[in-house]
Amino acid sequence: MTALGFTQHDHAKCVRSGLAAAEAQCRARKLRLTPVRRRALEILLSEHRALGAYDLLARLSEEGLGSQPPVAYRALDFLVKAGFAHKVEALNAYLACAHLGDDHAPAFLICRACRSVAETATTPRQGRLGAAAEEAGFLIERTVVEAQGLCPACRKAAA
Amino acid sequence: MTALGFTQHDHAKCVRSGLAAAEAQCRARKLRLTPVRRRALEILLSEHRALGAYDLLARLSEEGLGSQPPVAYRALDFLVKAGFAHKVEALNAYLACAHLGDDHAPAFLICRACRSVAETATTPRQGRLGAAAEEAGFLIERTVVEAQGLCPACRKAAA
DNA sequence: TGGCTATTGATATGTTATAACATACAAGGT
DNA sequence: ACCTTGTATGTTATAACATATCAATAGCCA
Ligand SMILES: [Zn+2]
Ligand SMILES: [Zn+2]
Ligand SMILES: [Zn+2]
Ligand SMILES: [Zn+2]
Repeated sequence: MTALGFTQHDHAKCVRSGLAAAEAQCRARKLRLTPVRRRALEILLSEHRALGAYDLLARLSEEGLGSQPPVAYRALDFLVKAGFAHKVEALNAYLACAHLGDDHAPAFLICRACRSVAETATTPRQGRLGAAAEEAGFLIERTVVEAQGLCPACRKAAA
Repeated sequence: MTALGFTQHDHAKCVRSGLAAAEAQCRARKLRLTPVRRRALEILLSEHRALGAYDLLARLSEEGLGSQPPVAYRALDFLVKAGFAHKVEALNAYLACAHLGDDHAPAFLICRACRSVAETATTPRQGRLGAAAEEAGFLIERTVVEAQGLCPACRKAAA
């Protein structure tokens, strides 16, 4: 499970396989991938960046798929709950999951220059955080792990 | 550097020593701990919870220390930049630093029941996140590490 | 078919954060 | 004392992010 997003790759395939995986999951788990939800996921999959809810809404609305905030937030809520997308807390923005199907605790590498985001994974119950929680008697239910900095390309450009 | 916040302790001392440490830092680094900034820090120190900017603003405003959003945001911006407070991204809220003076990468344990927050520390460049960044060629400048779940007291109460 | 539930449509509102511009005030040089 | 420069505040307005509510509709199953 290595971090994509910064490297060159067949991006059309990201979109296709992401959608296909989501469809399969929905069939298996009896979830309804309605037109708005499906298109929202496709839009998120179409870039390795986090989109704000209102960015997403603008695109949906261009296509006549709704024009009010709840439309975007409901779609995002569904996608996040289903595990098809994640919220990037440090940006208040949303990103298609890059490891759709795998059960995982996501972590993000966020470039402050080009705003691209790569998803990787953590093992929150291990490591220092897990140890601190253990010591404190704290029960971890969810973790937010996000690194901000410079992606390889922007790092090179800065030098 | 163990996580406080969930355990019983002499809290008046947290406030006193926090303020004293901030004052010392300001002298040493030629920063200006103005009345609004000082009082904002004192308010944050007075609880081991994260306060929203508007919560803080409400308290400041009760005391005639300003009534418009920028007042709170400027004070918070100063405190965060100086390292006297942290933003908890998952809550969009702010918390006094519990390890004032030490250079550290903060991490938080956030109780979803009582909303208390304990600060601990991470070593972001080590561990899985650091390894993923290394592999991707990503330069980490700042990390957000936050765990949500149940503190010991609320865990016991739930059982 | 009828009743149930999930989803959508629509309006309004709540919450968090910043832009923009004007003013006050402290520090340092002349 | 006077000016200059930079930092901090005051003030208004607005951008950006998120949810509450309620009515209408579509899919599902007994
Ligand atoms: Zn994922
Ligand atoms: Zn970049
Ligand atoms: Zn701290
Ligand atoms: Zn608790």
